[in-house]
Amino acid sequence: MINHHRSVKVLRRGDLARLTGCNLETIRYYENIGVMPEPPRSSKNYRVYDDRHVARLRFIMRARELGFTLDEVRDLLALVDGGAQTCGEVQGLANSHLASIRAKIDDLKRIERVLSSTVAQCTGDDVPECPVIDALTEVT
Amino acid sequence: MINHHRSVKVLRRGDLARLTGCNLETIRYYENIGVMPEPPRSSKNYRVYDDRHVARLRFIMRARELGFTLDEVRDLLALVDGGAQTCGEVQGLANSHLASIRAKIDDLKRIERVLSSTVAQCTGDDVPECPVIDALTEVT
DNA sequence: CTTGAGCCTGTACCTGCTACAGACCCTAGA
DNA sequence: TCTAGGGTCTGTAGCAGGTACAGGCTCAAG
Repeated sequence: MINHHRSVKVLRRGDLARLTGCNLETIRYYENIGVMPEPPRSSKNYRVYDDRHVARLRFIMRARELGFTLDEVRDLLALVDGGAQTCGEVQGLANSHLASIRAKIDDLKRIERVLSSTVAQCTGDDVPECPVIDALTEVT
Repeated sequence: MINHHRSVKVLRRGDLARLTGCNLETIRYYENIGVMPEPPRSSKNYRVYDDRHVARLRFIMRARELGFTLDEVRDLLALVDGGAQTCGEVQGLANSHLASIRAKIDDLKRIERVLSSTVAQCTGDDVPECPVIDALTEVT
């Protein structure tokens, strides 16, 4: 591993936000809930970040983009931090997450079917009769 | 003795909850945020509901099941309450809701594609190398 | 020396509920 | 009649997953 001996620029919270595209306040939030580590502080109590913080935040953000909850992100990070994470363990988490994504898709598709077939019956006219309202008002 | 044999039974909050399947506290919440009207009160300050409240709550619950946000529900109710709602107006709300459902489905499908194709590369073995972790760690 | 930007903390707000505490009220059984 | 148990009332706090202030420090440029 290469240790860069050129002068390392100190990253502050705003720098980290800019480098990752993460919201400034969200970084503090992630620290509070324990997915980002507490960084060292400068003499004036400013948070001081380095490359590893950038990498970790990117990891978190990618996992969030893939729909992992912050709890799941914590699990993934715990595995990675444990150093001895196995492909099997990670695969397990990813698969169960995948299952819940598929369940959500199915839910939304069902909703989409019902709603679109109802809307399809609308005349769209200036009349008070409306199949959508009927469906919502329906006595079943 | 006076009201005892009347056919119109007075509904209290718990009755409304049972009749609709709505959570007891949610009813009060809906009142607070203004999607359920403030009902009259009994002499002992108990909320008193009738059939129209049952119908309204069912309307709200059906709209929620179809994924309408409470803001959208408020809009639908305003149209219905306005008395002069037209099929065109309702159709407009439903269509824009439909568009956001479809957008969510597309999002989730994209996520599902990425994640499932990544997981498919996992060996699932007891080894530390894992395509999922690689994807999350990847320097782009 | 001032001005503006950045950072610090704590806290409130958002959606859509759910749950609890502590006070009343009501009814049935002993 | 008393009492135990339900029900109801209010306000408030909590969940996820952030976002956005206010009020106070600190720092660099002009």
